[in-house]
Amino acid sequence: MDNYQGDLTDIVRASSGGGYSTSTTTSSSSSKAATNNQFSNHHWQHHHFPSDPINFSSSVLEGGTNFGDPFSTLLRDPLSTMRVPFLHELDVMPNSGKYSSPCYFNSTTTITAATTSAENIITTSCGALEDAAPAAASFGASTITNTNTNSATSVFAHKILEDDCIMRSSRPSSKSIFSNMIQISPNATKLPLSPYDSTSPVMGASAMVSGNMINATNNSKDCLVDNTGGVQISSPRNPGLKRRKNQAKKVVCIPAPAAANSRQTGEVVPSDLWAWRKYGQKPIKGSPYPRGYYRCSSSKGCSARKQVERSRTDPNMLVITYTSEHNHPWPTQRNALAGSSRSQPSKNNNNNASISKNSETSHKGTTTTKPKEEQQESNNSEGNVSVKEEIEMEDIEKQLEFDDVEFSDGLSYKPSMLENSSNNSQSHEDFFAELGEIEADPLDLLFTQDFNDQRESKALDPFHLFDWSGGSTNNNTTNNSLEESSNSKRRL
DNA sequence: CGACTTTGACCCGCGC
DNA sequence: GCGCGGGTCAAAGTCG
Repeated sequence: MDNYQGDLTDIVRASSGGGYSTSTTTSSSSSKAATNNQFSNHHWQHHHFPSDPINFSSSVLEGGTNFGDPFSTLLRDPLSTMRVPFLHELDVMPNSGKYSSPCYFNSTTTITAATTSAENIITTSCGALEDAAPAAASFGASTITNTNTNSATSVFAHKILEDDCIMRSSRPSSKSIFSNMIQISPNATKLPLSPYDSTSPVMGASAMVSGNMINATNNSKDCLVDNTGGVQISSPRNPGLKRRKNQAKKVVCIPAPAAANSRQTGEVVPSDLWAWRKYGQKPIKGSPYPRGYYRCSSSKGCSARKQVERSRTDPNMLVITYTSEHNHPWPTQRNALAGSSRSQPSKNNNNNASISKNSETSHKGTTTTKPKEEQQESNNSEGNVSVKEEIEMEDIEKQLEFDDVEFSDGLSYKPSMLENSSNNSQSHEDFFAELGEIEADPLDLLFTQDFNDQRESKALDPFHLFDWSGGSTNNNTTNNSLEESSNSKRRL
C-alpha cells in the first residue's frame, strides 16, 4: 500500500531513538528521492542550538496531565529550559529553506490537546493573537519571553507564517512560530492556569510561544483531531482502559520533516527520544493520510501512546497526539535503543536492492532510517567529526537534562538536574559516562556535522533554526506532498 | 530469538 | 438499533 504509512512509520521510527530516515539510497521515485535526500543528507542535520535559548513561557496549564513524554516534560517545569525533542530536529527543509527549532522554552504548560489542521492553527493563531491573547493573558497564559527580535528573527517568523499560510495575519508582530506547531485544545481551558509568566509580552515577530499557541477557544471544528469532546482512549479489550472521552491528551503540531514518502527516501523524522512501537495504522476519514498508532516500548506496561498523522490540510504539518502517560522515567540510552535496531540497518548503507524492495513492496517490516554508518559517512565527508562530537556532547547534555528526571509521582517527571544541578552533577557524569559507551546511541545522531558547522556561524541566532532563507522550500515540500498524496492509496 | 512493522479483524463510542 | 469511524489486537512476516 503506497500511502503515507512510511511517513508515519519513519516519523516514529526515529522517535524510537534510532537514527533518522536519511537514507541516501535511491529509490524508484528518483525525483522525490533526490528531493528528500536534500533534506536527509544535508538540512536535516543542520541542528543549531542557540547559546541563548528562546524561552518559552507558554504558560499555563498547571495541574494538567503530564504525559511523561518529552513534550510534557518540556512543558511542565517552568524552570526548565528545554528543547522540544521533535522540534529541535526539524531542520528539514531543502536547500531553499529548512525547518529547525531552537525549541528551548520554559513552561508550565501541559498541552492537553490541540487543533491540528494548519487551517485551524492559522485561525486560532490569528484569533489568539488578535482576539484571545488578552484573554489568555488574563488567564496567565501566553507569554513569550523571547528577547531576540532582530531582523533575522522577523524574517524567520515571517517565513514560517508565510509557509504555513498564515499570511492572513495582519500583525507581523504577532506572528508566532509555534502556533503552527503546538496547539492546545479547548480542554486546556478547563485546567487551572498558572500565573507563571503571565505578564510576559509577546516579543514582536520572534514570538515563539504565546497565547496563540493555546487554543483557548472551542473553535476546533476544523481540527483534524477534534478535541472538543476530549479524548477517546480506546482500549476496548481492556476493561481497565476503556475509552474515556475526557482523558487528556496532548497534541503537538510540528512541521513535517518531509512530505514525501519517507520509506523510499528516508526522509527526516522528528524524535522525541522515547521508544515507540507501532501497533496499528488506520486511514482517517477525510484525510489522505493514515494515522499511525504507537505505544511506548521503552518500558513494558507503559500505557503511553501516541498517534502520528499528517495534517490533512497541510501535509507539511505533523500532528502527534500523545495519550496516556509514561509510567517510567525517561528511557535510558539503552531503553531508547529498544526497537531501534532497524533504524540503523547497515545494508541500507549501500544496498539499493533493499530499498528497491521496500519501494516496490508494501515496505513491510522495513524502514529506511538512515544507518549510523551513513550518518558517520556524512559527517566524515564534511570533516571535523571530533569537534562535532565535543559539541554534540554539550548539546546532548542539555538534552539529557531532561533525561535525568525525578520520578516523583509515577506519572510526572521533573528535570531534577535543573532543580538542583549541583546535587545531580555526579549522577550526570555517570550518566554521560555510560552514555559514552553506547556507540550507537541515537542521541549521537541528534547532532551532526552540519549542525556543528552552522553552530559556529550562527550559534547566537536561535532563529537560525528556522532559517528559511532560500525561498522555495515550501513549494518543494508542498509539491512533494501533493505528489505523494496523489500517489497514495488509502487502505480501506 | 527478540523486537519490529504490517494489516485484517474486532470492538467500542457516538451520531442518527 | 444500526452504521460509521476510530482505536486496538494479534497473527504473520521481516529484520538484525
